[in-house]
Amino acid sequence: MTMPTRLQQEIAERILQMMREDGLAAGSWLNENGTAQRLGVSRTPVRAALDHLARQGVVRRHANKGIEVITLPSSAERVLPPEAVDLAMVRLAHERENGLLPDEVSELEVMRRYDLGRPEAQKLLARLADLDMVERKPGYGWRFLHAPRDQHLRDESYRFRLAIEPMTMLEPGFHLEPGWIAEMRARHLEALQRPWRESSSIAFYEMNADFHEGLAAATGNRYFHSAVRRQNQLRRLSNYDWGLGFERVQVNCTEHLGMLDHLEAGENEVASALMRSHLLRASKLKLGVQPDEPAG
Amino acid sequence: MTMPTRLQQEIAERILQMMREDGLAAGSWLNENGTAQRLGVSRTPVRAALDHLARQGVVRRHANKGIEVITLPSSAERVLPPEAVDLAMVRLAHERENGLLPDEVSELEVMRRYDLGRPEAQKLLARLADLDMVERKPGYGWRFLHAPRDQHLRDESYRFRLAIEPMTMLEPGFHLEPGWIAEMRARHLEALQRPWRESSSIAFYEMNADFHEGLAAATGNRYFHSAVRRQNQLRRLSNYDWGLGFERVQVNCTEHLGMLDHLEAGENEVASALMRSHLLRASKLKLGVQPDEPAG
DNA sequence: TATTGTATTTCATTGTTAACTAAAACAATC
DNA sequence: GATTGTTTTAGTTAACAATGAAATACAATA
Repeated sequence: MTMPTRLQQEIAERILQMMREDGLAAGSWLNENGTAQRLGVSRTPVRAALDHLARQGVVRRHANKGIEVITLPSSAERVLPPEAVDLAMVRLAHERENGLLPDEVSELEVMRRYDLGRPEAQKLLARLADLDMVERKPGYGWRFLHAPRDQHLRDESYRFRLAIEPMTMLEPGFHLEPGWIAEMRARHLEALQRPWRESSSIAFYEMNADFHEGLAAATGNRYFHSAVRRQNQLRRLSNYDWGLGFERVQVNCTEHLGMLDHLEAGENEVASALMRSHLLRASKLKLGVQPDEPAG
Repeated sequence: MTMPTRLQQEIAERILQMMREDGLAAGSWLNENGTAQRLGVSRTPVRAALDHLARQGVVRRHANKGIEVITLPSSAERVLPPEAVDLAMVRLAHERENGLLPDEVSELEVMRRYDLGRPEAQKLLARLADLDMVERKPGYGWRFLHAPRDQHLRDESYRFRLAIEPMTMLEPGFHLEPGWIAEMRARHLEALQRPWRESSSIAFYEMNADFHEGLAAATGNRYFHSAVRRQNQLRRLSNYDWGLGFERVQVNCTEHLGMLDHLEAGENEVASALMRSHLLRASKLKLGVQPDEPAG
């Protein structure tokens, strides 16, 4: 009667998404085998997901005949509950920023503090290590690799991005889907029009991250892509809950839109130069009361 | 009576190294507290390491007085036995290259095939995932992200390095230790003089890797450093056991030595240009019978 | 007082088991 | 024959206990 596993939830979401993409109206039919194959997974979790959707009245099961679509729920954008590890990671980063964590922590301390099981705590620490935030001490424990609000670190990050990101759009295989450009433009325009609230900062950050990551993905070069993704993850940890003024949002969006225009026109060199100055400008912003800012 | 743990072995090594650096002659004295503090570790593993060294006759313990150095063993370069995970990782990569592994594997299969415990297999897979070699499948199992001998992948790697590595020496804080330059030069000269054998290829690869990683480390920018280190790890997996001709070694060493000269003279722009052409040339080398080559 | 010796505590790892999920094979039904 | 229903097998995860190592505190001794 429950919907326990993450995979099953994900698959339920993807089934809905699939129905929308295929334009399946009420009365259409699905089958377990096909969807399982299409989602690259076995029938078992698909069955569970369909059972769940049936319970919600989205579909109806017909014995030995198939699955009938009853209603197509509007894209409610039901967000999957974030995993405990993700939450703990953000909390940890936040506490660290605010000086609430010592320079060295043990696995057990992480378990206690964030109420995690051992495997989860290990996952968390491994991910932090991957982001170069912590390292294993020789004996027991982990050490943070930089001071809580490290201006220097921020500079390093920008220097690195400055080396990489302007190069993405000059890569041989660089190709942006027109649909991606359109969607990005729409999101940026909406961000410009929407009245600014502090609460928008997460959405704003994610839009930024998607922009930069999307460009990296468009190279078709996995190393560019994963380097940029890594930077995004890193910044996500420290920038999530910090506010910024509307002016910054405005400048940021305008610059992004400019890049999109030039990329659409095939003027990649221009876009590359814009990216360079975009990052340079963002890197030079002085830190105010806010310890950092997510622009870029 | 045994020397069980890795940490203790490492510490024994580092104590010897420390004694050499400090120029401790026979008859000098050590103390547990100091060395423990200096190595950033508690007294416990230091005691065990010293016990071991005492058993070997390197030092002698004097009750409540300290540790006397008896002989200073010449830098025998005792190599620590590589961890099971490392070995398995190389073996796995090798088998994969030779088409002996399917496109998808389960954790359990890795455990069986390489005779690993579960935690070790998990470590291995996590590391491969970190290198973008595999990814988790939606349900169970892992999927390799590229074909065994992927020319395209190699190109991507070079493109990425081409974006990063020539930038390292132009970074603001770039600083090479003179000692590092000297040591690197010596290693390269020796590689040029030593008669080439196939068995030298591992040492040659490691020299290359150290060269590139050392330059990245000299930026003081951890993102440059870890990006280059990641590339090295990746290439180590596929390039370890492949032979190459002496000509390539020669060209490679010569180019490296050229960069060292210019860096020593403070002509970083020249060195940067050399690095660019160095990577470009290496990337253009056609693959012969050997599936790849470690030059660069 | 500086040092090692010893004991205690905290911590991490490993191995084991149990619970449960996904995959795969097979059976049943329309 | 296509599809779901059911069973079996394989795989993964989480929880737990046991072992042993590292950190810490304390005692003993020169």
